[in-house]
Amino acid sequence: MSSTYTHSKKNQSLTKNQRIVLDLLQNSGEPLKAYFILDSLKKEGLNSPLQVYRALDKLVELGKIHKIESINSFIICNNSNCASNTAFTICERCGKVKEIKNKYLKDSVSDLVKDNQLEITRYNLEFYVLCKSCKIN
Amino acid sequence: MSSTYTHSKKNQSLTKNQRIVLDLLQNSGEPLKAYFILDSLKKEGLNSPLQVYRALDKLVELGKIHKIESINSFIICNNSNCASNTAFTICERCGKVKEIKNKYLKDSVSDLVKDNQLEITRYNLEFYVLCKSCKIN
DNA sequence: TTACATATGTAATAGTATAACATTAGAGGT
DNA sequence: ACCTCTAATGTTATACTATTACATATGTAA
Ligand SMILES: [Zn+2]
Ligand SMILES: [Zn+2]
Ligand SMILES: [Zn+2]
Ligand SMILES: [Zn+2]
Repeated sequence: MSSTYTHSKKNQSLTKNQRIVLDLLQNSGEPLKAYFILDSLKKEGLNSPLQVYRALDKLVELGKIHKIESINSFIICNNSNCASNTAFTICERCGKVKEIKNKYLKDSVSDLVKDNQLEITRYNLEFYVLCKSCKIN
Repeated sequence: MSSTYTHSKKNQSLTKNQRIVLDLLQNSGEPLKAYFILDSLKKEGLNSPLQVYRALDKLVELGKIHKIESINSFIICNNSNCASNTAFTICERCGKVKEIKNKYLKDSVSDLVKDNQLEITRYNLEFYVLCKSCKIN
């Protein structure tokens, strides 16, 4: 086995392509771009962009990964309860992305939405920051 | 003058390309894509994508327009005080976009950010909704 | 005027995503 | 097992979005 990633035993209901894309994102933990994923998974049998995009679309739909719109990248979901809602911090200097786990923030957003009588189906929140290491330098 | 848009008298400090792009967005009021803008402004002398992207970049930087990341589109800013912060509702069915003007919402977001000790430089909020006309049908 | 920064013009290319169509694999019912 | 239907795959081509590179022009301030 020359695989560079470890096949997890979960995610059994996924198809082959969906699983290898998800595994890559899971093992990476940071946002990856579609064509990077394609290059990385050539050896696993993914040959065309469409194979990657179809897997990504499905995984987004299942809530297992998120798309970070402003950087055209995909990242594993860090939470269990996002549904299709997303909230990230993005460092403006180094590009580092973190999913916001803070339950209070998410609750606050929900309250906020209720208070403003917005009937939303989902949301995408991108907070641009200077991350700790970038703030020092 | 066969121009399809009216030249506003404001925005005098902008350059020619920046002004005609801004005028188009102003008169449209809805999100436009870069290559649509290019096609629309061929008669005004814009010949290449780069001319459009450069004008758009500058206008975003000046806070006069916003980019809506999830649809690769640009829209005139509806407020006076956005700085580089953005908040939109996007209809999931018809794609209609509205900038959120509600000051309370923006204040709430600021509070929210403070409460969570996020030191942000700016934010981009995308709320997906079903707009009124889509809800009826 | 000179110097410098900013904006333009133009061509080429890089990066992101989908259309179209033929084929295959799985799930459920008979 | 067989049929049927849906979802997923494989493949090629193409559409859409954005930037690099470099030459030229324009505006502003010393
Ligand atoms: Zn998540
Ligand atoms: Zn950073
Ligand atoms: Zn605005
Ligand atoms: Zn609608």
